[in-house]
Amino acid sequence: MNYNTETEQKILSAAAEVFLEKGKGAARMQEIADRAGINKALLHYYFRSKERLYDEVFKRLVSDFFNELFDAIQDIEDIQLLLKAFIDNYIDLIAQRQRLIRFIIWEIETGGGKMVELLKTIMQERGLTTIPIEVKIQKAIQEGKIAPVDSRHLILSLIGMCIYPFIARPIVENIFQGIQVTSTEFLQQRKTEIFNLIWNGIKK
Amino acid sequence: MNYNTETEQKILSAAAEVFLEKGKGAARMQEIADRAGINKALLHYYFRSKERLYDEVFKRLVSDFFNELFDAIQDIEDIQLLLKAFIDNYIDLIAQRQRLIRFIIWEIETGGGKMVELLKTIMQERGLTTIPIEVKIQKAIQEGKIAPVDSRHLILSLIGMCIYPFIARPIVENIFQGIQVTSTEFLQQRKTEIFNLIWNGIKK
DNA sequence: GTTTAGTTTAACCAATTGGTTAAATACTTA
DNA sequence: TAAGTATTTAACCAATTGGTTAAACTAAAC
Repeated sequence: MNYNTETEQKILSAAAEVFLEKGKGAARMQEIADRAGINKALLHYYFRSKERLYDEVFKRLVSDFFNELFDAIQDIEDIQLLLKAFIDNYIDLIAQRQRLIRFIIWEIETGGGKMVELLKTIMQERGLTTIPIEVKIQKAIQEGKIAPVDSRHLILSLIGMCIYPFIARPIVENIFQGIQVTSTEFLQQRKTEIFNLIWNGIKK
Repeated sequence: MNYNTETEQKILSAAAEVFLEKGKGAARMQEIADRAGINKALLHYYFRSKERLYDEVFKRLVSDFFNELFDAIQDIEDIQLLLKAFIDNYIDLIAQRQRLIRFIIWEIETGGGKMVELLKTIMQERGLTTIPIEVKIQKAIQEGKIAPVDSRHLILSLIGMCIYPFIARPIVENIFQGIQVTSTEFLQQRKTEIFNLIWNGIKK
């Protein structure tokens, strides 16, 4: 039997495009079919419903992001290098996937259930029962390498600082004339400023 | 003539409720009418279209937020007090308006044009040609009161740290077992941790 | 070559939804 | 009270859209 994986792939890329651009609600099955160059009924033939097609796309896009991030920093033990690598990689990964952030926020806004489930799956697949960066921060504190901050708050601060310019991009670029959030120049500045602020804030 | 402002008010509150809960796209005119206890045709009679009703609601909700924030910090000159007040008020205002953040993000995701326009209007109404906190940070740097960081990046960091737990709330509460983003305890911790990190990071 | 199973298509359907309309109902004013 | 204006309603409409279906097509298996 000839299980046609080619059509399935065409559907998945077209769906990823459309879902990323429009979000689940505003995405149209007809548009996905058109971009994939196939009949709309095939979407249902391969994926049954819009919801399931969306789930599949969501899983692939988000897993890819987190796996890249985990891969990039998992072996770093030194706290200063770890924080630097986290910031650099987080910003680069987001910069390459601007629409993914919106996409994830859309999903979170519906309650976040799918996102939470997916994160648990990803962690399971990697054999993790704790959050590595949290543990490493706590270890650095115990060893007296950094000031005794709350590790969870530090992580929230890190991510918030990295992600905010992308979330608020149109506002940022308009209020702060001259800033182009995606420019190499801004990205480099952002990485440096975040790291300096954090490191000065927690070093002993 | 009796311009019926009562119906108009009922519509505006019902619309604010529904738009905040569902977002513009998923909000239904019928539901707004039902919650206002009026006939659906009245929505169009008073506001012409869904788009215009949305615009009006958006303007009121967002203006209210920013005016509260500006009012709370505009007279503070001392940089340390200003940063503290910014963090405290920003977090409190968001905590009281959880859905507003989603709402604003939804709007930004469509390009951010309305948001940018509104911010300009608000600044005009307050007679501002510059961003007060940016100017005050720059002044503090010139006077040698804090380290020479980039004022814009510092503002981005501030907002990002304040806002992120609310944006990612379902994930945060699930990954970090025990955290309740809206609890007084967490809010207080968050304010302290952000301020300490920032202040240690920029103080001389 | 015929059967069988998987694949693809055009046409169709039912539900939803923003918006309209004509008629009915209040108010105001002269 | 009568006329004129503003307000409110029920019924309706056209467009959109996720999903279905029956029939046609393709290709391997026997």
